[in-house]
Amino acid sequence: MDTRQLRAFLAVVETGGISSAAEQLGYAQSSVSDQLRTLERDLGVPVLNRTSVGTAPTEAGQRLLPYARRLLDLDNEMRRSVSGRRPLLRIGALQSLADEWLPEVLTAFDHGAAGPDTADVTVTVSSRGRLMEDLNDGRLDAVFTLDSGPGYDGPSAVVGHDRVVLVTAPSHPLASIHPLTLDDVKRSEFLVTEIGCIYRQCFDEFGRDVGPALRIAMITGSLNALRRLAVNGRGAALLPRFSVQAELESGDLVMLDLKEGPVALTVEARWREGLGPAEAPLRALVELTQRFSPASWAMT
Amino acid sequence: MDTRQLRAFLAVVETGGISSAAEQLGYAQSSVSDQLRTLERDLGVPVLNRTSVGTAPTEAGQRLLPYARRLLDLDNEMRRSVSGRRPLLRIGALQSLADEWLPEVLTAFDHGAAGPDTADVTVTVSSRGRLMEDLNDGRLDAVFTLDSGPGYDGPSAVVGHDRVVLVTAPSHPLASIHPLTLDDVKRSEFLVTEIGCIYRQCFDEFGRDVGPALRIAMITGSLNALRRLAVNGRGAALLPRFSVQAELESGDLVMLDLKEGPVALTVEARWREGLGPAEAPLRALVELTQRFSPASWAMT
DNA sequence: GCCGCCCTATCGGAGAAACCGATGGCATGA
DNA sequence: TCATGCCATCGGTTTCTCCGATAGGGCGGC
Repeated sequence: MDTRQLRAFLAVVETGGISSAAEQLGYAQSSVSDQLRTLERDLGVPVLNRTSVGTAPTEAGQRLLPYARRLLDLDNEMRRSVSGRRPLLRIGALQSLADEWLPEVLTAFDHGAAGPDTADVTVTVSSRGRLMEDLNDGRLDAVFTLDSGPGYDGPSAVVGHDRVVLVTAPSHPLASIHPLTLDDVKRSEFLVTEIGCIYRQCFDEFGRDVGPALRIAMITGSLNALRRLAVNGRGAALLPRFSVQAELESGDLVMLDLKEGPVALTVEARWREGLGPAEAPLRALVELTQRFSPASWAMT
Repeated sequence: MDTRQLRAFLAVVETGGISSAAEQLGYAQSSVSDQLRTLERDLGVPVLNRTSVGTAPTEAGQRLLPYARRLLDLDNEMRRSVSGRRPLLRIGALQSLADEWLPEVLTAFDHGAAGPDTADVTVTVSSRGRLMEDLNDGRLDAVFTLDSGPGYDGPSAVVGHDRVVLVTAPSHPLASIHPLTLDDVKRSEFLVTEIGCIYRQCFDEFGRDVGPALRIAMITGSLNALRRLAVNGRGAALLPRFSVQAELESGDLVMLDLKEGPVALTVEARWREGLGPAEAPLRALVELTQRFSPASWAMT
């Protein structure tokens, strides 16, 4: 049994075909076909249903899938351990967390704040759905998400709390209204993120509460761009407080004086079982994240 | 990476040499030497210290060792799962437990008393020390031992209690003395197991309590032989009650009326973490063993 | 119905790798 | 000093791997 065959099998399942798998792996199509034949001969069972339109795993192939992933994972881990390198911790996070909060935590982690339990860390930025998928399939060891809801029965820990706040530039008309009412808000224009983003969902909920008429001034996929637009007075934005902490302190943005609207957020770490040598570093990292929850994270 | 190379490495470590490993694996010595060279080239690190008297793993090789075992285990498990067979549960037990108690439990287990969580079971009979070694090295998934003491931090469960009792044939002179005193016992002859057996340890402790002069009539490695000798009136024997339950009920043996001597025994199940698909069957089996503790197991 | 398209299997050959037996070097112990 | 046991290396044979080219087979468009 050779890991090449398992890699070939995984590539076929992921890309949906032998030709595409061969391209991804840098082999000729006939070679991957050979490898799969060898694998099936070795296992004694067909693992792929070939059709003229593509290839999908058989029932046996679906049973093979998690084992193939675990074996390749274990192979990587073995190489790391044998050559004396630190274990690898593959974490994933939402864009906002990866941009605004993880850097400091990871810097501290790298500088030994976690004690002897250190590791090489990779960060993958993705949507909540893909993060959970990657975690379940073993492509990630741990993820940091917001309000991830149910549907996960692995180990997890609450890392901190935050809330969504309504901010504008201090020069914005809304900023000088005290107290602010929902009617005032309706007359303003908003900066929002793309559909699918968790803060867009917050905005949509907020809109449902306020009324159907919220006006959108601009849509952008980048939280950072959105924040800078807000600083420049282009509209109001509904953002997690931790991502605008610096601007609130420097006065570039102000929180609007509105009672309604703030949505609570829970930052949660979720990880796989059976991490092996990466488990201790992960636990240290999670503790570090809990220590790094800024004071503002406490619900006020 | 090929499993052959890992197998070769393991064989070398276990047999202490490349030549002996080659013999065990059915290869020529030069082939195993080649395989190891390939493995080390692949890993980028020497994993074996070769000397003219033998071969031992380097530091990197010691790190490799558990990974090699886990990978080969996972490979086997994968083949089972893919080909649709039931998971394999490799259990170990002391001779007495394997002879007198496990058969009924395993029969019930095989007949579906464990519900859907079934498995193919192998039973390895060995000494307590070797059982623990095999469990730690991943050669066994679970072991059943008596009073195994400390030194194990994995999951475990108490399966039952028993005690060591002093038995003879009903025709034996000691059987008709009521109440029996230690002085009477000293004048008799004993049937004992070999040194290293846990019941021999019980006997030696009993001897220390009674005095230095206990006479040994016969030493045998087989608990079964020893029991039959006792039935035939060849002496007294110190045996776990569960192993002579049938003879006590049929009247072929009697418990001596002695207050001193009985030693409490705890039957404990210990198993590995991360059993994978064999975990559910094992838990079912452990529950079954607890149900199968006969009434006599309760300390009386 | 027919043709092109995309997918996969198969074939023959070149190169690489696995395996073997034989040989030689090296340390150990007699 | 020699015999012994262990391992590495070498040359040759067999096997495997990979490739390009070719062929079969379903699917959609014409």
